Amino acid sequence: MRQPPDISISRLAVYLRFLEDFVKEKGPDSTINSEELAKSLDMNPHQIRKDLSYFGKFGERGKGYRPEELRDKLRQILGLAKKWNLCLCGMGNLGNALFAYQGFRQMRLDIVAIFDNAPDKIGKTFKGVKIFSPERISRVVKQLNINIAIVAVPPMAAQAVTDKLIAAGVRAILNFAPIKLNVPSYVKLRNVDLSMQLINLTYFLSSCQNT
Amino acid sequence: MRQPPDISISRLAVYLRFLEDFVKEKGPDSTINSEELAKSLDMNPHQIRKDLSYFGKFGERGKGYRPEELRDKLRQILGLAKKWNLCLCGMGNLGNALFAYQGFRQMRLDIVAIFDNAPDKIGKTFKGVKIFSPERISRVVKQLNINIAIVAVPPMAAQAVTDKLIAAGVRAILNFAPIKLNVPSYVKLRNVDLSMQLINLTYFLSSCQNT
DNA sequence: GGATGTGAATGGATTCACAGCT
DNA sequence: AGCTGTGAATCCATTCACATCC
Repeated sequence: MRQPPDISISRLAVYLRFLEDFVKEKGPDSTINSEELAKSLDMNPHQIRKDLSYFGKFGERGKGYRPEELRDKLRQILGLAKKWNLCLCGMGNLGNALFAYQGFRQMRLDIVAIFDNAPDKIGKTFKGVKIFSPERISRVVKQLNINIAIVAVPPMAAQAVTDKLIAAGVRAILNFAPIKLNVPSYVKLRNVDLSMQLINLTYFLSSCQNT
Repeated sequence: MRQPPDISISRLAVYLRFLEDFVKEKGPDSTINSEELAKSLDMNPHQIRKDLSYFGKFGERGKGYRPEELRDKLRQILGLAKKWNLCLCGMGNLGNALFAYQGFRQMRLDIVAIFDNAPDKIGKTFKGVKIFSPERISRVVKQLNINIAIVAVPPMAAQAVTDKLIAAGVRAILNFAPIKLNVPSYVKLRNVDLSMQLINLTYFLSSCQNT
């Protein structure tokens, strides 16, 4: 079979989140089929089944899926069966928001270190997590066994921080700075571009008014 | 010609941001060609030309593009020639970050009202922008001529807020709550799902280790 | 000569339709 | 009978290649 597309992985994460809630509400004994699931998530049942089929067989023909089982399988597939240690680079507004964001902790993605170069922040502790100078990235990443980094520093500083992270052994980066980061091919990079999303809306609104 | 795909619109926004900086640095008299542009943005020059071709002809054959002219055309296309009034719903951590985020203001996307139901926040003013109770959405949206809303409230509250926004006349919504919002077809909805992005990384890291 | 603009070709993802299992 | 799982068909985006124009 072919390698599952990146976008299917993202959708598996959506299915998982739904199932986490579903199991809590309905209990583990219920079943759910692709059609119900699709309706709840505003998707196409064919797509859900296809996405799952990249990874194996999880349902019973004629019945549907057992939500608890499917949830566990998805956790396994997505690498969420284990706990991950993250670091957050940049404790400005966006950094603060990301640190407080509940969605991560639910998935056992733990921010265990923060890096920021503001002298008044360095050395402080934020809800149990210490803020370090970026100079200490190499040591701290290794000591705390950090696998994933979130880059939320100003664009000018982003490449330098990224280089340090990679040198220290980080292999996956979620970047919020609106610039192109250069990373070697063995590092996985995802970019999140907030203003791009909004501009889609302004385009939509203005093209509406012209027609 | 066919209707340009959504994803091309997003890329136009990326080109525009690059050009905004480029014009400031290099001045308006320089030229830039699709290859240089592609190299700077880590893209394919064919794609850039194709994206632009959905909207017209912007370059000179044999020369390239005049950056200032292209920038202005892109602003026009993307609906950024005018100023937009936005409201922000939810002034928690994420809301705070989005409010402070510079990327919006650069594009003349102005947050002119904030809605939050915390009694200690209502009535306060935040850098010149007033915080209102969600009950006042209808009145305020109309009075301030708000076109676009950012939804950054907890998932439980998101649909109710969205309904109010739409009833008040909002036609475009950027949603950060990790749930499916129901909106009528004349409303444009974009969803931003932060934890989904991170889960792509955990998948990548665990599938690496297995091979 | 040199870079754009674009129809055609390729490649991938979504959707379909149905075989296969319970 | 009913729903999954999946090859095939369709649809859409990306890439290519070259005609076009300065």
